[in-house]
Amino acid sequence: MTPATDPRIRRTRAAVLGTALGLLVERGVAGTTVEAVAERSGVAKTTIYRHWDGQAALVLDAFASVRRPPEDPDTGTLRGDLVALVTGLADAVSRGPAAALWFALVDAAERDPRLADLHHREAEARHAIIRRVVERGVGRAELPRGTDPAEVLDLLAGPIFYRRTTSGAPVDRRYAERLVDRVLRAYPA
Amino acid sequence: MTPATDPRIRRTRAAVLGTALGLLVERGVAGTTVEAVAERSGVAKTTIYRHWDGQAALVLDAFASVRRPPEDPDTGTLRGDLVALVTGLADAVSRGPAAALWFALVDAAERDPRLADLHHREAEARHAIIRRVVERGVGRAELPRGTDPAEVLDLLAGPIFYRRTTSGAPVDRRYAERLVDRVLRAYPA
DNA sequence: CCTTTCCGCTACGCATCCGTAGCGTTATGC
DNA sequence: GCATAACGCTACGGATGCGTAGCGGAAAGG
Repeated sequence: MTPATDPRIRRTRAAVLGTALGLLVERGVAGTTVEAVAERSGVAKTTIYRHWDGQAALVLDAFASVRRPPEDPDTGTLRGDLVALVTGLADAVSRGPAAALWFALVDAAERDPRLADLHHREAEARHAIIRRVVERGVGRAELPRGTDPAEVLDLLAGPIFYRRTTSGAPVDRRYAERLVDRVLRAYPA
Repeated sequence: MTPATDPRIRRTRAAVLGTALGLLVERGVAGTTVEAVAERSGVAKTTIYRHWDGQAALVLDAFASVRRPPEDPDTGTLRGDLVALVTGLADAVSRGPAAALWFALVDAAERDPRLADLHHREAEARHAIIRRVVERGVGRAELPRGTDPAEVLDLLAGPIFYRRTTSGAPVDRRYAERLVDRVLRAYPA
């Protein structure tokens, strides 16, 4: 979508996407109807249809609007990097609405190829960071040669999401640190 | 719900719940409407309303009908037990429709307390098994004293689900074994 | 057998959402 | 200033799903 210079367009898009995100969290994908977005955002339904083809395109755009790949912390040590990344993820997943959005996206992606594509691209961004971090760790001999970054990612991100959905146990920074230390022990340098 | 002796009732319930599960996989929670279930199952809509209060109750019942807690493998070794459990989970998640159902349930549970309750009870069943397996492992000195079973569960189940949703990489038995061995290394006996 | 219970069918009224048309109004950008 | 582009509003027709009513037929089960 073109960046748009006209402030009216920018206002409209921001209001609509923001409202859509709120509705996605509150009511899920199916509950995020064009009508509901129009009513809550104050933007007329006809205007929404001037910008998006329909509900599916709007929801896709709303999901896409929150893509914010984490930065490479580069703290100097592998443990520092991983703790930074995992606590960031834990914060996002436990505090903000990010978790509900993530689950909604994962579920919807099972049935919509475009959402699946979006989800994979987002995951790939996380993967790229982890790959760099792991490779630096290998370079500093903090990890054995041949360590699979994808496996490390699974071992760190997986438990965060699983714990958040399942046990209802807190996913806080303490847990994040414990998790990193536990996983690192599985890779004797 | 009472077990029901009348074969007509049993037939109806089975047909409806089976169809509902199929629709949950194909179209998600929102797409599993009473009308769609009626049409596909051949059971009249009015009959469905004679058995369930509405869409929410039907979906809840459909989810509940697949609860099948894994058995305690009790192979004699910790590794054997964990490999059995994790390969079972990997199979279910990668082959069957279980994964789509699980994601749909997780997402819907974010907004429906009754589904959240169901989800937690199901998770608790898995947790109970892991707890026993871990405790036996501690008893045989295969795990350090004080090992947290919940953490082990997170480390094993989390990556399975995460990998299935994210990278699209295969979640097969080989991965399951690798995962178990990796995690076990994090707990020096 | 014969009563009870369950089921299928048709036909509703109601609500929600879709996506579009047309027209006036207002904010932008030149 | 002025033409243009964007927006709000009302009003549709169509589709889908909800949940209910009432009836007749058929299958249980005693």
